[in-house]
Amino acid sequence: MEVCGPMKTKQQVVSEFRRTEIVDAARTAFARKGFTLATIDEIAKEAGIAKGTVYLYFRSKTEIYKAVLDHDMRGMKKSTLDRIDAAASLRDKILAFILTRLENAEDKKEFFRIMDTERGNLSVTRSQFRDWLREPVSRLAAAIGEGSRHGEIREVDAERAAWIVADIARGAIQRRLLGHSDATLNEDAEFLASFVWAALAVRR
Amino acid sequence: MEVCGPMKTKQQVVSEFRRTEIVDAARTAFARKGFTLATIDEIAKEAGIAKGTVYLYFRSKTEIYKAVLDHDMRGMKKSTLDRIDAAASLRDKILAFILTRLENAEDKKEFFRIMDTERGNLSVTRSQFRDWLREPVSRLAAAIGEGSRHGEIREVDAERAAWIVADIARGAIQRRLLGHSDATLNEDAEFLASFVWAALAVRR
Amino acid sequence: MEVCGPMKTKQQVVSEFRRTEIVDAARTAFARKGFTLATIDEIAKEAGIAKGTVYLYFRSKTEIYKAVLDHDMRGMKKSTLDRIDAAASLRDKILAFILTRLENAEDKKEFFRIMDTERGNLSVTRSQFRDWLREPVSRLAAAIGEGSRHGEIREVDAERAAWIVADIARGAIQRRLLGHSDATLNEDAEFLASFVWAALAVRR
Amino acid sequence: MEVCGPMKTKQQVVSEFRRTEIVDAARTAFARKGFTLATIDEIAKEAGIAKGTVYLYFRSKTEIYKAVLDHDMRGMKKSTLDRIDAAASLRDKILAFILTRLENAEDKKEFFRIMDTERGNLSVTRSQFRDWLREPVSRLAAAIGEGSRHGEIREVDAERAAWIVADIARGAIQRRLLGHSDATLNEDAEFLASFVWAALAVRR
DNA sequence: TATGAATGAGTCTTCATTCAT
DNA sequence: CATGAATGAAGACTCATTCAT
Repeated sequence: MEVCGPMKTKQQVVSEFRRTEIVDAARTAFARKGFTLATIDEIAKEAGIAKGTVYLYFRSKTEIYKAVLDHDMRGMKKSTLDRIDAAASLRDKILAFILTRLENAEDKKEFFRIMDTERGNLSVTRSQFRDWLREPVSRLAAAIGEGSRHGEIREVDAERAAWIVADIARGAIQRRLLGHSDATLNEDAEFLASFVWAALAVRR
Repeated sequence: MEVCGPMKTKQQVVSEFRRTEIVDAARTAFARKGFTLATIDEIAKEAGIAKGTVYLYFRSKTEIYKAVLDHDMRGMKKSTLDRIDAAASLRDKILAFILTRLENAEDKKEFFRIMDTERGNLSVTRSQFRDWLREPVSRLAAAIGEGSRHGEIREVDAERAAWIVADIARGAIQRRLLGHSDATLNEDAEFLASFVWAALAVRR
Repeated sequence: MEVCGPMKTKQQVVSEFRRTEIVDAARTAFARKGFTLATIDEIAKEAGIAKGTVYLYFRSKTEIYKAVLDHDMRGMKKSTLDRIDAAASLRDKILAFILTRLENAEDKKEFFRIMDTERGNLSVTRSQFRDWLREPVSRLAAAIGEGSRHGEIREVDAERAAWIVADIARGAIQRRLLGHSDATLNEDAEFLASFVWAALAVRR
Repeated sequence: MEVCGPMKTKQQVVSEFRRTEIVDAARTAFARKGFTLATIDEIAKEAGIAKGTVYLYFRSKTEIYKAVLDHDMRGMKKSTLDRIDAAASLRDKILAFILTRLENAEDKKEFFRIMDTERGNLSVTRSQFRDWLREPVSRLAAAIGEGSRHGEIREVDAERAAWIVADIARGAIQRRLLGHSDATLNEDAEFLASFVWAALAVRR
């Protein structure tokens, strides 16, 4: 039995499906060559459809690019927030943030390579880019502020501290992508979390 | 008074000058649109010369790109190393590293925008990119290792810690470039240095 | 009635057709200005298509050039060989060779102008050029050798004699193309054949 | 005191000298790459002067090209005519014509390569090209006509026969340039002369 | 006169986008 | 809906020619 609500027609489902296929193909292509050098033909071929078909689902190459970023960023944002919320203690929340990012990077090397490669070119996306991080960072900042107020950690500019966590995670991801780290993902994450935790510890 | 020695001919001076002009123009153009989207014509116009003239000084667009990066990275590497060496204490060395990077970013917003924008596209440069940071980071790591051994700070993986400093500085630079920081450069640097120092402090 | 078998799809037919159109246009353009001076735009316009379309069928200007030569040379080689083989007597074979070449030149003035104009530039084609003549000349040489052995003509270096026939034909073609000959094609051919025949006649 | 007569000033001598140098350099360059692909810079370098200097002596690249052809063709015309005139008998005149051409080709491979490579491109030169041959051929034709009238050889269209000699010589030159002939220059020439002579012999 | 730096018109080639089938 | 042939705008690079020194 079909319940009411925002039901998708078969059309919509298929359409959605095609869009996803194209986005996936595009992610691969963009990761391989960057936005400018990747061609629509390449994306189409990767998606197993014809060049013209791409334009039935996206207005332009730029739209596809935005869709890729939007999709992946949205997913990452959600999982990061969920993991932070699920963690009980502040230290765990920090670890959760870092771990989630490292895991995401492992899963979606391609996406991270895009982010790492071609942040420019599309001014529109500039702000989007910060946005997807902003919310998780804010959530983390809130937790840090809380801990600070409760005397669990020392007094600290929570916002800034949270961004530092994000920056540290990013650096680790990059080095991992470049093969500059032999440590396991968990080791790396744990090291970073300890480092941050040491910095936040109450001084005596 | 003119001393003798390896004097440059007027030719060489002029040639050097032109190259610099072109590199400067290119830096601007690349920062504006990224490598692929910036055109030679644009660079030439920015430099106040004709398109063909550019090719008297550089073999290709890629060569120009490399020249920009090479020049700026070389300069930044040198100043960073110098400042680290000039600093007496470990804490000052850390501060020096961060401060130098933030100052450089302020001076050469354009260059940083390039670095931030288009790390990809040119495989050749990939390694170069890491290299310019590697040496300053290694120098910092050496100092941290020293401090660690002398009991000035706690025991810590010096290499990793040094990279964290670099990552933190980078994040701050980026936020400053995007106008997300109201603090002065010194405040930002001092904050970061304190944070790191707190993380390194001997635990009691 | 359509028999089955390796039938060409409509796609293939159209594609084949376009290629032919482009080759024809290119022949005209190359004949007019030579390889280097003829532009792709010119060829495209001559073919009544857009510049980009040309590149759907040929990878480069050079490929087009090769296609023109290959096509025309192949055709000429075939017709020359056929006519030589069809001729019964040695004298007729010689006449056939000359006549075929003169007729071909009449039909494909443009192609001959290319051959006459731009034998250089494309090293690849150098050998091709000689090759298309080599086989007909060899066939002729064989016939001459045969005649020589049978005492039909005097003893003579058959290979060299055959090349002489080719050279003579070429000269005549050139003079005809330049408008330096008022004689009919058949008169010219007959004159040359007689000349050669006289040279080969058994001396008494 | 200046004696009368066409005396050259030092200026003129030097100027003449420079022109010759440039023409020599150009011949080399053109032979190497053909008219279009050879560059003024290349010619200048070959001549040991600066690019701009070339334009003090020639209005354009095309002018240089014409000068090369004009100079060499003039020289070849003269030597050919002289040798024909110096020969006593008709047979020797024919041999002289052929021999002179083969020798010239040996001496000035470069020039022949140009003639062979890029006869097109410059419509102006088309006629020039024929002209340099026309006069020697006419001289030869005259001799042949004479011989014909005196019964030394059979009746024949002298003009046409003379062109055949020219064509045969050209073919031989080409094969020699391409390395397709192992015979000595004299052997080749003698063979061709015999062939022609056989064709012209009085039939009995 | 000689130089060679500067110019910019001109060419091949690519590829996002459109559209007839 | 799907296709892929066709389009043409755009850009890197070359080189004949000019001109200030």
